[in-house]
Amino acid sequence: MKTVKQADIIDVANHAGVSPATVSRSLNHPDKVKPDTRKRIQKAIEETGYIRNRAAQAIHGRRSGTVGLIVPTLDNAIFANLIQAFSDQLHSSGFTMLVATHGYDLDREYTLLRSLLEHRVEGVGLIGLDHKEETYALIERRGTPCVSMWNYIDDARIPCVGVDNYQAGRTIAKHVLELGHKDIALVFPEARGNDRAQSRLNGVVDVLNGAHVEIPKDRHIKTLYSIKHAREAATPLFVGDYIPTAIIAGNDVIAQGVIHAAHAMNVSIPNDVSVAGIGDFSGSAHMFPSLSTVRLRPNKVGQMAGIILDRLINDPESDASDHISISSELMKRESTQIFR
Amino acid sequence: MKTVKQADIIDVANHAGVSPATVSRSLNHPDKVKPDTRKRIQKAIEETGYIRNRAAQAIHGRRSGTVGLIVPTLDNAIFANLIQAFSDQLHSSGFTMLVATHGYDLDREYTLLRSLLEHRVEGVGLIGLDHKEETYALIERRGTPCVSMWNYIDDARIPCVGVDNYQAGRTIAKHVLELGHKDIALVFPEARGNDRAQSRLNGVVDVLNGAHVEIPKDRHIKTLYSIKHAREAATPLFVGDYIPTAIIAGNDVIAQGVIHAAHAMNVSIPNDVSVAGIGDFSGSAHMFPSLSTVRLRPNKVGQMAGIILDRLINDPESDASDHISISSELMKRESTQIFR
DNA sequence: GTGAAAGCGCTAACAG
DNA sequence: CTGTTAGCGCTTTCAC
Repeated sequence: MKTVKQADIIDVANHAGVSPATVSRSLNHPDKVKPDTRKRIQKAIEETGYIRNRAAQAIHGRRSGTVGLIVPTLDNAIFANLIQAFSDQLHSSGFTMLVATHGYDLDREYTLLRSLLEHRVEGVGLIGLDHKEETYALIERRGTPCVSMWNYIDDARIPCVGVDNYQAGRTIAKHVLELGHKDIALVFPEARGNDRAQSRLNGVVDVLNGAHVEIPKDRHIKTLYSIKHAREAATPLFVGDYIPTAIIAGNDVIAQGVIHAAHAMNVSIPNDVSVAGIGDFSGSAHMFPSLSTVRLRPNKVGQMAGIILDRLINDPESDASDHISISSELMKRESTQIFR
Repeated sequence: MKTVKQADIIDVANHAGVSPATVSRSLNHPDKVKPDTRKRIQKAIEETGYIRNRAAQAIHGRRSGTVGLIVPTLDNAIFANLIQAFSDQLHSSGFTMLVATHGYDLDREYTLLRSLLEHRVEGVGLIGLDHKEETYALIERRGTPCVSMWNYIDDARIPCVGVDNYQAGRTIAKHVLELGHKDIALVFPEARGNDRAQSRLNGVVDVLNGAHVEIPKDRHIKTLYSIKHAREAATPLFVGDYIPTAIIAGNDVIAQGVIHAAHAMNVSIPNDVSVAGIGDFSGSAHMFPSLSTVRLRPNKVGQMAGIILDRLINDPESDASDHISISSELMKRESTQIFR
């Protein structure tokens, strides 16, 4: 695999005329080595092109300096922001991040967790709270510091920092209701196996039902997570006379699809139909019309999760039962208006 | 860090009543162990909750099972697709991916490379070909398998698989020219320190100049990579009578900003002005109007890069001078039309 | 302040 | 087929 024999700590030691132990010390406890010696060692390191071997360090029960992150997919604006913030936060604490994706396959998630543990990650970040029993059991058995991101649930089994999706659902539903709409349609992703979508949907439905607004089956559209699918799925809503006055989408991408469908069918947003999303994705504020939605602040979630995981790792005594909810906020914009 | 003492290979061996070596064999060369013994060992592994220690394996010169990926940022739809495909491909070859982000800071990139090498990644994926001399030197000195993604250049110093951004620029410029436009404006990101943007711009300008179309300074707008900024930056183009008949944007996100700006200024796309992007991002086909652009196929790039890196790692003899250009393709859609 | 020596968890010969 | 032995590259006592 490597073409050249790589320098090891002994090469460096010989080069500097000291013992390997001194080189090791110079690297790990610089203050315990005479400045002069240290300088000589530093020079030898540069000349030999030596790079420390973390594996050899890790074997001494020392820290691996890695944390694992398991996400459904990278290819998704939802998580990009979150992951970036999580990564930044952990990097500033000196960790390198091992990332694995499972493509929404929870069996695979378990396998990946094992694989990450083989690499002796010092902590793990997960998305959501929907995991296999084996996954939870493995984490608990090993006592691996762990934090779940994105979804917030009161009685979550592991520390979680997330958005309160249920609350977000309630918020946007209330907003639509307050504008006077009663003929409301829902365009949501399949909720099974996706606790975020399920929570949002529950929030929306609870508020609507609480106001005695029922959603007929044919106005509860299911779609995939893509503008294209959402556009196609929503098109039937704009056919004929039985057109809703407002549409709540499960997220902003879907809302965008809905808006495109409306435009294509010559339905004006918001004059004919109000459209609301959830998420406030990048771009939602600058679409045309700009999208009324709920801001979820994924970067805050990622950052906070990073902080918590860092604390869990470095202070094992600390309370491992954080359940942090990052507040969300209604962003009232152009795509919704009062029902006349 | 860990609350409980974790089982090691010796615990498993005792538990199964065999020697550590047999456990190791059972894990690494299952065929060399009697099925019966193997089963007993498997049981012992489950009962003790043993998880292999990759660090201890890696120390034997064995493979670490990791590859590193250094990207400017995760928080960007451009790379999400690419990374996902790269990750998938490598995963299918049994690698776990270490990801680090440098936020467009090339000094940091070098540091991250070192850190990844400390973890003894077996190969490295980089974005673009703009790197510090030290970065290149380190890779060469170590003989670390390496592949650069996204940008394609004939004489690149390391294997690269990418989009030919120059060609993409040429393609879209030709398209606009063929539609009969001469009053053309450009809205591009700052090209310095961003070789992708620079290549695209060069391609566009070369074609335009070749057809004796000059772009006045005030029609070459610079913007940041965001719908919001692009919208604001492009707005002046639609003020007054001196309005271009076509606008070429450095990428689809910027094009989207331009279209929003036009809508807001009551300029019709494509009737008043044609707008073209580069990239064919998810959503571009389903916007309204759908966006004429050049499809870059980042997933192909990521996949191919994964294949090449895998080959470089597993077959050191193989030629390490691939320079693969993933073909791009003009996507003619609604946002551009013939100049009348 | 520095070196010698033991050993971390595991694997690869080498015997048996 | 399985156990014994000798390290891998490094860190950490324990002496000097």
